[in-house]
Amino acid sequence: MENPATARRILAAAERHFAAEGMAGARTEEIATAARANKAMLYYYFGNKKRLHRAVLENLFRQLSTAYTLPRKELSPSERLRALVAGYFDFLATHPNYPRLVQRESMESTGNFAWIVRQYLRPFHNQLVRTIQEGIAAGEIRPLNPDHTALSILGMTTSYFAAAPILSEIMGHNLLLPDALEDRKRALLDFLDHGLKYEDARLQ
Amino acid sequence: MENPATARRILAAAERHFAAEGMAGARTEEIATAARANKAMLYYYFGNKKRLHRAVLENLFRQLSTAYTLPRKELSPSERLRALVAGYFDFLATHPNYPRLVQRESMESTGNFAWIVRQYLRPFHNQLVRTIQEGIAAGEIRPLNPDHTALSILGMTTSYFAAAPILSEIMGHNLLLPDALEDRKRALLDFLDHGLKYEDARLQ
DNA sequence: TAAACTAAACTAACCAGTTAGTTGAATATA
DNA sequence: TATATTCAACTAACTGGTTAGTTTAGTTTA
Repeated sequence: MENPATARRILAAAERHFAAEGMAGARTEEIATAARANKAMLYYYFGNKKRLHRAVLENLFRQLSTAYTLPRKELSPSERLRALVAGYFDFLATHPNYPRLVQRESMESTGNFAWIVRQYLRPFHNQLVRTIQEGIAAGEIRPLNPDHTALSILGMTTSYFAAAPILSEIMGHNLLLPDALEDRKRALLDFLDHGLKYEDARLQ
Repeated sequence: MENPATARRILAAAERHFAAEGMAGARTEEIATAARANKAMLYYYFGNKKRLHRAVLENLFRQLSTAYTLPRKELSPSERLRALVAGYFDFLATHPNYPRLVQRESMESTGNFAWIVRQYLRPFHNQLVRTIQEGIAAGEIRPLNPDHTALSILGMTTSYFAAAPILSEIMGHNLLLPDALEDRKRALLDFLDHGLKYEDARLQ
């Protein structure tokens, strides 16, 4: 693998096609053309379609785990949770193919997604859960089910981006434009804040 | 179409396969076998793969719009909203293929989902939005963005069921068992209640 | 000049869709 | 009542287009 630029172009094109049409729907020929490369180059650099697909996932999850800075320790639990959610939101906003690829995999019953679960999704989920638990222990967050709260957070964030094309049609405007994203982020964090709060402000 | 039993078996098998592997990934031969029918019967009853897929979607959305009873007028807006969400949750719980089929379609950029949006998704979304607006007008719900709240509700409910296989793996237990569903429903409605409430109970 | 690459032809497998023919039950006919 | 006819439902085998993956012969580039 001597020319990283070609490999990167192929990987980027594959990411778009796999996100838009799935592993079964994407065509190797089209990926090659979109990457301004020859189909043979796919096999030269990645072996076969399945390995290319896996490389796409690995590349994105690696980006998630690095680009993603952990909130500083000085912050309170609920501030850290807010920072985690905002950070994840920003990652989704800047990586438009990620949510669709993840949702596609999460719907498959084949076990070839297990390594992603172990290495990336479970740690991320656990981090959310732990932060919520700390918030509850500190009295900042009302005693709710941390697991389900984490799942709700993931659902509200990921599905918005994954379904953005169709949701834009329902809403009548493009939900991925900067202004719309700003709105979404605010509404999301606001809803989260209130969902976590004690009913009566005096109890805090 | 003289034997409805065969058509039903094919439709049911197609629903499972399209949900699990998508339109491109599902194999007509496998659908036929699962339906204990000959592949030619698919074409005899449904014309082609695409029309079969569409029939699956139409069948499910028809079920959604009928099985789904509107909350009674006597209830207050926030009670009606709660009933809407609970009703949708129950529909998802009893139709395990629906969320994956919808999520698959919502990720496609091809416009063959437009009729579903017009006929089913937009009315449902609008009903949520209207109920939230009435709750705000009645002073029961704090002034928040009704559109984004509706999207959050849909995201929290649908994605839980669509991703249930992989989420079960993350959580370490089956999230579709009755007890787990009970937990989820309670956590969801609880989170929703608090997210909609005024910060200070005295302001209500 | 060697490695990276292109273009194009090729293959083997796969898979949507078709076809020719069978079955069995209902109905007509003798 | 026995036999012929009809027709919808169904089957097994086939067809032809598509697609993942390979190969080959030649071209560019560092």
